[in-house]
Amino acid sequence: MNTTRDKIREIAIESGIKNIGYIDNRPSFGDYAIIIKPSKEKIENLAEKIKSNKKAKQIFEKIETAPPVFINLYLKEEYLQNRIKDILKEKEITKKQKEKKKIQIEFISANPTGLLTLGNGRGAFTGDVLANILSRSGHKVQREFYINDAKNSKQIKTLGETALNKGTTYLTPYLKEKIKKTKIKTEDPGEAGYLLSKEIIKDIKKNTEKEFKIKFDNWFSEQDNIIQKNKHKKVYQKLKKYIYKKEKAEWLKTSKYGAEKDFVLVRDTGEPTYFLPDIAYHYNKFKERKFDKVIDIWGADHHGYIKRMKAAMEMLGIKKERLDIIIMQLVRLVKDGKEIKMSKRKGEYILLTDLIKEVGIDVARFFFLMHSNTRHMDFDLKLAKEKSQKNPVYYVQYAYARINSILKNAKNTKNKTKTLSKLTHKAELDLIKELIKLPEIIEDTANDYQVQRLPQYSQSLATAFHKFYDQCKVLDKKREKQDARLTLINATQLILENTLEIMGISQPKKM
RNA sequence: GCCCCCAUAGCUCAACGGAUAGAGCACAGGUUUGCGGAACCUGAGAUAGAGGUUCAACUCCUCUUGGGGGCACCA
Repeated sequence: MNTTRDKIREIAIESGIKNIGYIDNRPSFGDYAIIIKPSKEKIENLAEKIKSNKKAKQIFEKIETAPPVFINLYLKEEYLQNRIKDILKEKEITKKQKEKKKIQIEFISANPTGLLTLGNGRGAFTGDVLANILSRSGHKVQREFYINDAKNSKQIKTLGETALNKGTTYLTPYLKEKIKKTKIKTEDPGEAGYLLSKEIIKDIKKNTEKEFKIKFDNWFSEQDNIIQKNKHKKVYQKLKKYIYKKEKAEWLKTSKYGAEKDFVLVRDTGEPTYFLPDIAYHYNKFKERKFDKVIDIWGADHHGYIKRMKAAMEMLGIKKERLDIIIMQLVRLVKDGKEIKMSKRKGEYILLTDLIKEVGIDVARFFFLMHSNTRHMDFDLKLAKEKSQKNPVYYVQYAYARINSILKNAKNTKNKTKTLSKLTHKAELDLIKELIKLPEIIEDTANDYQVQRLPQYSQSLATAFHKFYDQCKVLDKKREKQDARLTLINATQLILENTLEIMGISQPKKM
């Protein structure tokens, strides 16, 4: 769907304005504003240029200037009314970008040593929604879960030792049960851990799809796809000219490509560190699976790892800009105002599935999405439960249910776009102004990955509808007005549905 | 010690260097014999501190204070 912002940019360019800064879709004055980069030319002159543009005359009611940089634009009623038609032509609202890319987004990728915890929730829902946004931007998107199940890794060995009763480091009630049910015939901890992790992954997969409503396209096993196939050894060869020996270990000269220091690739025991297979994994994404862009979502505890990985990519001839790493700040668990250190070892953590049992998937999703990823989150389950009763997600869903209820009462709900000129009430026009923003929201979010924009938008959309509902009766005696309003709420329902779908939140017809 | 993130209303969160810093909850008051009151309206209330850059700073820079994370031959 074309955006109003695109049209304004087009008009501005046609009018010969060269210093367009950006186009604001939520300005303090007017409906849209062009922000001009400061130049010698007077802003009034620029506004005059726009005013004399033919297309501008069709779209803008009023054009005002606010020096030094603002040109404020007011949309015509007729333009807004006609935009309803554009909306109703679509089923799925998209905002296709010019360049279509093959993108992989890898998220959660939790260790296969236990079920997903509260902390995994942030990255999980952000990743899922981001994938939705990117596919609606016209890209080919793959969701991937990376399974760190290498037999020679410490965590898998430890898991194996636990299973073989040689240690109890990871023993949780869930694990106890799992070990009982899994038949392990080997005495090798690595092998045992690997087998057990396969079983655990099955549970994670089930939870992820059924409870968290996230469907991965690919579950990628490190052991099966990297280690087994010696991909790490192959990538080692490719990196050879950047590797040197020091104190019996082998180091990668990452400091040459922007990292703060060099890192060990192969231990003095001859065993590779985690770093090597991880480089091989990323090499595989770009060079073997041919993704144009790869997005990784990591927890804040991995932030020191970013420069290292990007440095390694540069060494392999992969431009670091092709790898975007989103850092989710950690979630802290709080109880009675005090922090509880989440530790799988001590069993002090909350499972994501427990949270969802308490508050429901819609609230959980909305809650995690609302927060910007750069901020720390304190999580209090008790408070979350209380809050869930008053969660804004219900406010948004209520708008959807309300529309549904009106449509049920109406005798004929077919769209009659010829009557749209009857929509002149302020509340009606304000609602349309919100409706036309969804493709802009999609576009912005595809560019900066700030998914909290969506819950934000869904609320203002619902507010615009509730206000309209309060001020304008849809089922009216005046035939044409009723038809116009029914058409409007059909469009509103469509936009609400799309917004909720992108967030992965259900659209109840009744509440 | 070095590096990264954060500090906005009583609470939980927004704000692409842009205009009068927005919501929700909580609080005070109001709206209903109209399609679902899980709604609508009104009010009170905030940028941690000090400098600087800019026509313009919550946003960028420096310092201070306070929180979180990292700095492994763990993953």
